Amino acid sequence: MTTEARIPLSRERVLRTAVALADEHGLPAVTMRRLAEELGAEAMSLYYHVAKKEDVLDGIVDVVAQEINEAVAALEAGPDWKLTARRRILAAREVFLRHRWAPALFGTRSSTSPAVLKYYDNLVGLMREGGFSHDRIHHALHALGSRALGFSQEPFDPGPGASAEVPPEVVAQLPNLVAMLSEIAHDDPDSTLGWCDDQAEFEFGLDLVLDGLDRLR
Amino acid sequence: MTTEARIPLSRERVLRTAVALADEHGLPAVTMRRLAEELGAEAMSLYYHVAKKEDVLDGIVDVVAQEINEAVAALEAGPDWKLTARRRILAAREVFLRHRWAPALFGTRSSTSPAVLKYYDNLVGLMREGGFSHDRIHHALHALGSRALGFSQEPFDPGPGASAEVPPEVVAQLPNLVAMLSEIAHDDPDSTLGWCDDQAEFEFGLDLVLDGLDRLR
DNA sequence: ACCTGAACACCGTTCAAGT
DNA sequence: ACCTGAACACCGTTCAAGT
Repeated sequence: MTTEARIPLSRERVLRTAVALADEHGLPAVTMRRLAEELGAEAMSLYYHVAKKEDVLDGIVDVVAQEINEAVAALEAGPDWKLTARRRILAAREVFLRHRWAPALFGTRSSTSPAVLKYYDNLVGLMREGGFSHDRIHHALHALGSRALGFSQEPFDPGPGASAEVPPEVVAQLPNLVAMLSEIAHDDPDSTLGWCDDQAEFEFGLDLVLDGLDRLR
Repeated sequence: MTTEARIPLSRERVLRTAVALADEHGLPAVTMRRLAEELGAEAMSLYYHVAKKEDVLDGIVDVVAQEINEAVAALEAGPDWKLTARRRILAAREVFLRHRWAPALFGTRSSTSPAVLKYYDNLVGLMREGGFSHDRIHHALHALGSRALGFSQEPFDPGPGASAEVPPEVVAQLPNLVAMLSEIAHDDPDSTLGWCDDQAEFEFGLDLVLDGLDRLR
């Protein structure tokens, strides 16, 4: 299947292939057997280079975080902490848009990837220069939550035509939501593509938090 | 194993048992076979009451959301939208503290639970009475993200004694983080229990967003 | 209507064995 | 040092068969 099966395995190559596999077929496609197949090897061979599947998952989180750090490193610093942080976070977000499966995975990892730590270390440094105390920075990181890394979890996000999937007897119980959505859909000419512009919504929430933090400085 | 194995199966009973199983042994313990065992039945019997495992997962999300709605319904309305929303969200949060596995699961469900919709419908109604336009409410829901439901995803959260788990050569690369954490640990007498008070941090972030929204009203 | 036994195609992981 | 075959214990799911 793979064009070049003669390249020897390595932890690096296993992780890169796992990321590519998740990008193309989703995280559930990343099984030890499928991953090995993609590498032109047997499943058992992977265990020479990684400890277990959890290790693979930790590893691909780190790969994505490294990608974020590279994107951030290419940025120039802005005039103030807020604008610089905003740029970094939006650059990080672009990486997540290339790896749609990653937010859910970041959510489940409790162990901390070195690259994620490095990202936060930089952010702490930036806010320190911006005049925040360590205590405020600590609060700020919690307040930002996953938004500091460029994604936000939205447990309620009706996709395109979502109202069609919800049974009528349920919809009948939701007068406020229906009123809101119909007004939004009416105002938004792009409503057929889904009822919200994710990028705009992300930036709105991000700016709300950044402005709030700046006010506390 | 189960004290009463003679109660007939039902979708209701399957879902309640699944929640109890996740509470006690974590989400990975919720397999069709284990779940059936807990119910004193065979795995195949479950398929008469639920379509497939995804259906079980959607179902237990709805069970938790119903629990939240009950907790919220027991609350009195406060004098203004912000205080009332705050109370509701903190009540919802208590439900998540009883079901630690739930936030990660809510994150992966794309289909929308009726009870979650009902929760949001109430929140929209509250904000409407509070004087927000539908457009602003829509933005507000995105800005709150998972915090509207009472939890927040924090991709970087060193647990108690986390620095011990990070290899020294990595720590050496993190001057800002180390400086911040050592200062926090020094200030906080409870640092041995972990370096942050989750509840206080959650409320800090929540108030930051609620205050920001209130300012836009 | 409700439950099950047998069977299938898949997992992650081990271990002794090959080169 | 690096890779693999055989094997184990576990998945979700089907389907025809039992009561």
